[in-house]
Amino acid sequence: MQPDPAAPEAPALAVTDDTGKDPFAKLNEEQRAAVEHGGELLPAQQDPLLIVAGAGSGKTSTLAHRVAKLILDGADPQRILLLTFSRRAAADMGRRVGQVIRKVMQLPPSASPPELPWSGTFHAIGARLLRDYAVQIGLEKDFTIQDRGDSEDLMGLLRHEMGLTATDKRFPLKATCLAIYSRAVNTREDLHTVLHTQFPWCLEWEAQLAELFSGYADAKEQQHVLDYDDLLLFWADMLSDAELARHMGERFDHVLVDEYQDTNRLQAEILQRMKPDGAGVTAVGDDAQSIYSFRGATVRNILEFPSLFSRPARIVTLERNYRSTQPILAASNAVIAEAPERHHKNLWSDRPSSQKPQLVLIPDEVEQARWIANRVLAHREQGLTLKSQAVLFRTATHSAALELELARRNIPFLKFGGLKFLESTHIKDLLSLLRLAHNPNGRMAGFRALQLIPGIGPATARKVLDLMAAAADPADTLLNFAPPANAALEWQAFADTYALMRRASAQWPSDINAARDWYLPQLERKYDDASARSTDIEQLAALAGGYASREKFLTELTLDPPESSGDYSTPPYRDEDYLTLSTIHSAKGQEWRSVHVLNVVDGCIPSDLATGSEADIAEERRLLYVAMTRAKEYLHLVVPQRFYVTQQTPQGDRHVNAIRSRFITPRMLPHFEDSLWLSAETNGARTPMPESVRMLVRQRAKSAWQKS
DNA sequence: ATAACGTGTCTTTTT
DNA sequence: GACACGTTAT
Repeated sequence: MQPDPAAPEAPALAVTDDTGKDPFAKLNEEQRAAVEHGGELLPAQQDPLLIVAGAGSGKTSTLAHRVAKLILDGADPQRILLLTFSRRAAADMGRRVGQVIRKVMQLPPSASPPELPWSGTFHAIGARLLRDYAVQIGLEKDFTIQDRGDSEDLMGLLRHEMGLTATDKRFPLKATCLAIYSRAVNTREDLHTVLHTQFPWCLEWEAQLAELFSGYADAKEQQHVLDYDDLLLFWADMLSDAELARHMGERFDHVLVDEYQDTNRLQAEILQRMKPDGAGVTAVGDDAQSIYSFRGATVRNILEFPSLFSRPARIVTLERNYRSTQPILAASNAVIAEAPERHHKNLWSDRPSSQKPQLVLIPDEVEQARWIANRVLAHREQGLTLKSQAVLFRTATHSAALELELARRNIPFLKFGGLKFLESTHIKDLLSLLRLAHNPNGRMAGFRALQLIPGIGPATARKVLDLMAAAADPADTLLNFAPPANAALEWQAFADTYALMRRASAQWPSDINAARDWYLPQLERKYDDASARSTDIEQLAALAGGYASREKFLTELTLDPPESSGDYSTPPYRDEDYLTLSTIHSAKGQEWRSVHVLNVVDGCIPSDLATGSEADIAEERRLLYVAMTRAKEYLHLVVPQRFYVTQQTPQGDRHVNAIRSRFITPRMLPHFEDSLWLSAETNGARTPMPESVRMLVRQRAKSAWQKS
C-alpha cells in the first residue's frame, strides 16, 4: 500500500463539518435515487444501476454514500467489490465511505471505519483472484507480474531471436509490437482488425507478428510471468467456466465500478460473466470524459451498459455541477458541445461569478512559465494555498520550462504523470536483481541483471540463464560458472551477492540491502550523474522496509507504482504546501480552486501525434474538456505564440509559430475574458512606450571616458 | 565471437 | 535520454 501525499488522513474540513447531521440529507434528488437504488431488496433481486455523472456532479461522493448506505443497511464489507481506476481513487473512496459511516454512527474521528478489502483496480483485484484460483486454472502459484518495460524487452528479445531484425524492410519496434498485442487483447479484436484499423503500416507483417505473439505467450509461460494484460485476460477466461464464474460471482453481493467510460471490452466481459443478470452491479461514468481509448477503452461500454445484463439497468443522470462557477462551466460546455457524438447532458451550476475563464496569449514558453509562476503567487496572496492550485498539460515534457522556473523561485511542486520513478534505468536495474533472486526463471530480469557485470554481454548472459534454468540450485550455478577472464573479479562479487539474496529471503528486507551494496559501485562506473541516481536507490531500499515480503514488494510496486516522481524522493516536503503539476490524464477525478492549462495550442492539444482519425480528435477534445472542468473558481488557458526549436546555437532564433487550439473556436471567445497579450514582466498592465524619446546609450557610456 | 562504443532518431496519454 | 543499429576493439 503506497502512501498518498495528496490525501491527508484526516482532512480538517471533516471535523468542522461533523455536526451530527444526517449526511444523506445533503444529497440532491438524483443523487439520493442513486444512493438508495435497490432499497429494501436483497442484492440478488436488485436491477443493475448506471449512474451517468457529469463532471463535478458529486460522482465520487455519490458512490461513497452508496457504499456507506449498503454497509449501514447490513451489507458485509468483505463481500463488496469496488473497482476503481487507480490506486489513488481506491484509497480516496475508502476514506470517504469511512467519513459517512462515522458521521451516521456518530463515531469519534479516531474510530476506524470498516475496511473495504476488495477495493482496487481491475488489474490489482485480478492479480489477487488469479492467485486464489491458481490451482483450479493451472497457473503457477509463484507467478510474478511484469511491467510494460519488461514486456517490451521480452518482445524485443524474441523479435531478435526470430530473425525479424535482419529483414531488409524495417520490422515494427518492440514497443509497437507490444502495443499491437495489447490492443488486440484488450479490445478482443483479431490481429487483422487491429492492424487494419490502428496500425495499417504494419499490415505487411501480419504473419510474423502472429508468430511473435505466440512465442511471447510461450515465453511468459516458461518464465512464470504475467503481463498487465494477462491479469484481465486470464480473469475473463477463467470466467468462461460456468462453475468458476458462479463461484466467483457469489463471493460478492455488490460490484461497483467507477470511471466506467474508461473500461474496455475485456473488462465489460469480466463484469458480465461474474454477474450475468447484473444484480447488485453499479457502474458510474461520464461519456464526455472518456480519455483512455489508446488503452483499448471504449465509450460504447457505457452506452451499452443498459443492455449488458439479462436484467435491464436503471439509469440515473447527475446533471448538477457543484464544482465550478457558472462561467467556467459555460466555457467547458461550449467546448464539449462541438463533439460530434455524445450523450446528451445539460450540466448546470448555481455558483455565480463575474470572473470568466481567461484565454491568455503569451509570446513563448519561457514567458508562459514566468507568467504562470507570477499568477500562482498572486493567487496565493489572495488566500489560495499552493495545494489548491494546479497546472495541467497534455504531455509530461510540456512542463519542463515551468519546472525550471518554479525551482528557480523556490516554489515547491509535485509532478504527476510522465516518466515514473520505476521507469528510470537504475531503478529497473536494481529491481531486476531482486526479481532474479525471487524467480530464477524470469529471463528478462536475469538478462538485465547479468549484463550489469562489466565484461558480460548478451551472449554470456544467455548462456548463464540456460544453465540456471537447467540446474537445481541457481545460486550454485553462478558460483561455479567460469566467466570470461576480464569479468572474473566482478563475477565473484555478483555470485556471492546472489547467493546471499537467495539464502536471506526469509528476512526481508536484507536482500535489497545486499543488492544495493553490490549495485552502487556499478552505478558509479556507468553514469556521470551517479550521485543523483544513488539517492533514488537509497529511497527504494528505504521504501522496501514498508512491505511484508519480497513478493509483496515486487507485486505491489508493479501494480501500484508511485504516482509522482516526488512521491518518494522528497519525503520531508510532503506535508508542506506544494503546487500540483500533472498531465491531464493523471488529473482525472481531481479538482482545484485554480487551474492553469499549458500550451493550449494546435499540436499540443490536440497532440499532433493524435490527429489521425476523427475519433482521435474527438478524444483530444474531451481531454481539454476534462482539463477545464477540474477548475472550481479560476481557469486560465495559456497560448504561447511561438516555440523555439531545440538543438540550435544559443543565439539561434529558429522557432515555429503556434496557433490557438482548434477546440477554442471564434464562437467560443465570448465565454472567455478578452484575450490579452500579457507580458510576464508587467503582469498585464503594459504601459505604452514613450514614443518621442530617442537616446544613444553607447555614446553616453563612451563619453564618460572622453576627456573634455 | 563477443563486448564496448559511437551515431542517428525519435520523444503521448497508463494499468 | 533511451533505443536501434553499425563500427571498432579485444
